[in-house]
Amino acid sequence: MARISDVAKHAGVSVATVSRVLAGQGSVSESARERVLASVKALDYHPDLAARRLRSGKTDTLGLIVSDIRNPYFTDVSRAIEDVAYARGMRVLLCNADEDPAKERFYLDMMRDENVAGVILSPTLQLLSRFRPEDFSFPLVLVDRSNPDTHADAVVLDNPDAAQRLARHLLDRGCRRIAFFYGAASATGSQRLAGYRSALADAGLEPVPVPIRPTTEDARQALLAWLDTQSALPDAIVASSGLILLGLIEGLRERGLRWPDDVIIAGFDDMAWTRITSPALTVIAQPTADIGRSAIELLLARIAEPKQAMRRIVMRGELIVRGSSQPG
Amino acid sequence: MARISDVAKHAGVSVATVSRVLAGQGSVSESARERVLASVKALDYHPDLAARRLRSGKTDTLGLIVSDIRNPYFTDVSRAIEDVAYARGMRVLLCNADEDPAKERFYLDMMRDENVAGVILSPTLQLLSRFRPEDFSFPLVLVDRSNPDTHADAVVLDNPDAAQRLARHLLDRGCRRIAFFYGAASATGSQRLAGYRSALADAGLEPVPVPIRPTTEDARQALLAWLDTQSALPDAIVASSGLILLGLIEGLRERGLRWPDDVIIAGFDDMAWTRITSPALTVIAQPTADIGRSAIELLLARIAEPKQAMRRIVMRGELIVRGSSQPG
DNA sequence: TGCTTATTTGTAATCGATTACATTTTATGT
DNA sequence: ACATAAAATGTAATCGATTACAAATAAGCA
Repeated sequence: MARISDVAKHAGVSVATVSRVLAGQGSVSESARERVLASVKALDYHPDLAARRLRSGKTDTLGLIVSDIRNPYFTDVSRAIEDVAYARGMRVLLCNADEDPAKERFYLDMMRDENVAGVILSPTLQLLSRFRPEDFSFPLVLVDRSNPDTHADAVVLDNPDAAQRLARHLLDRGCRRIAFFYGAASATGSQRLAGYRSALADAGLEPVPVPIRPTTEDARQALLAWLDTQSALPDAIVASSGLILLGLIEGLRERGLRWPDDVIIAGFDDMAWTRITSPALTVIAQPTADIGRSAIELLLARIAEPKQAMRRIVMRGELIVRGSSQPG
Repeated sequence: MARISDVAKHAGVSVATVSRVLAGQGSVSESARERVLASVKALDYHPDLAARRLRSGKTDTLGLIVSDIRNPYFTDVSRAIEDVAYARGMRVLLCNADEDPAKERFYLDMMRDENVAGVILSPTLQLLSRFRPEDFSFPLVLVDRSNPDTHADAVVLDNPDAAQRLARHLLDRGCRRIAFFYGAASATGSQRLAGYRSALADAGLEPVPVPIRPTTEDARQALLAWLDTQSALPDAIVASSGLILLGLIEGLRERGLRWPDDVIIAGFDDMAWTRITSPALTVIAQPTADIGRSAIELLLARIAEPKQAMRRIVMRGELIVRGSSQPG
């Protein structure tokens, strides 16, 4: 393994000059630069990152802690983040906290230990509710989950607005009794609940909120249990996330219920499979690529300019109307 | 930020003793150990990883390069790998090569630069076909994709066997003309093609292979184009992967074709959405959690014992028969 | 040309840990 | 109690880069 001193010797210059050429800083004569680059190639030299980091105290690594790697929403967001990082030659440490505060803690500690330049995080509710900026020694951008009063850069969907528009769409379709299955232990769940509530209040209707754990399997079981307690079917059922929507669909199929005839159904997240049910599902699509791109750009801006004011980027969801909300 | 010398001073010992306590190596008296640990806690000391790596030349980081992070197969495998690593306090650098040999090259170089302890990789066909063990300076385990003659540790599905069993199942159901949509530029695609071919050959039937690019959108378009060239529908259509299966389903819906009545359909990968089509889809389920777990255990064993013989772990796929292959 | 200023280059300190080696302290056996 | 082995501890070299500072060289100008 060639070291910087080998390159220096080979090029007939000092290690300082080699370092300057590689960093693109300081002034180096054209002839020296060429000789160094030739030697680097000839010796197949690759700088030791550990040594570089130790001395400079800097890394070109970003951290990304997602709350559930199996959720297509997060894989799409990660893809966008990774694409930007890749284009800039930066590394991304991708970690999966699995909605577990202990794992989240572990990975946040790891980010500190790795001395990353910054972190993008979709926090657990526990972390978000006790969020204090001074707990983090690195620049941080929240994604997907953040409250208006959270003192941190963030990129989120306009959850209340999206849920409200989805609910209004169903009201326009004549639905009166609309049940809302939402993740109670989730920031997005409650924000979407608020939007749903306000739409129903505007129409003078009673909301029917059903808080659940926001997983597919819990949604399925919760729906079955809930249906058993009801004397009649509601007009519509809404899911506060894609994972929940999938569980509800499973439950409906299990009960032999069809949509939109027996009950109208709609939800969040335009996942690939929402197009292949019969009929296809009405959903709020999130601009996942834009969310990821904005998050990393926000982070890089914060790293470059630590003092700048906090920014909160709110994205608008897109209502995609499909067969599941169009009776007749 | 506390350094090791601060801890040493605080505990009244030398830095060497602190290092020994933290590494759990060498001999340290019980009283010294206790004082050191107390000082570590009191000062909230966290060793500088860059310094440690520079001096020791070791990292507790593993690399994981998947070919497509959006593919649920890989997210499931990563989950299992990450779980094991987490339990052992190791880090995982997760990268998404996106089926792009250039990105794959980039990330492999990055792994070398990061000096990771080992790498788990699902290689592109390009890399696999020119695979040479001596090109890698770190222990490597291939996952999902590997040929019997590839000289590397690997964990794969028994692709020929699984495809053969799936094809036989359809033959048993009375299908004679069975089309096979497979990823031509993929190692698994061709291995599964071989199994399908052999099942049809055993039955004295002509195979109907349709090579495509292994993405959902390509599968959809390929199906539509292919149907246009056919005078009659085949008895069954088989997809060589979950992503392809999804595309085929989209295509069938677009044409207004229903399964199993118009055509029987089946494929690989037991993704969540395969249970919610009407009827649900017959698939070969892969033991993704076992695959991931085996891969990291194989890697850790190789790291611990670099000289041991190459191992190739072949997993059996499970045929899950659902409505899509049961006419009547 | 001679003097000042700008550019280029090199030497050596430095980052914070690990670890070889030397040394001191404690334990063991007779 | 004394010699010897074992355990515990400390000192200082080391990993491979970056970078402050000093020194050398080149350029600019009267």
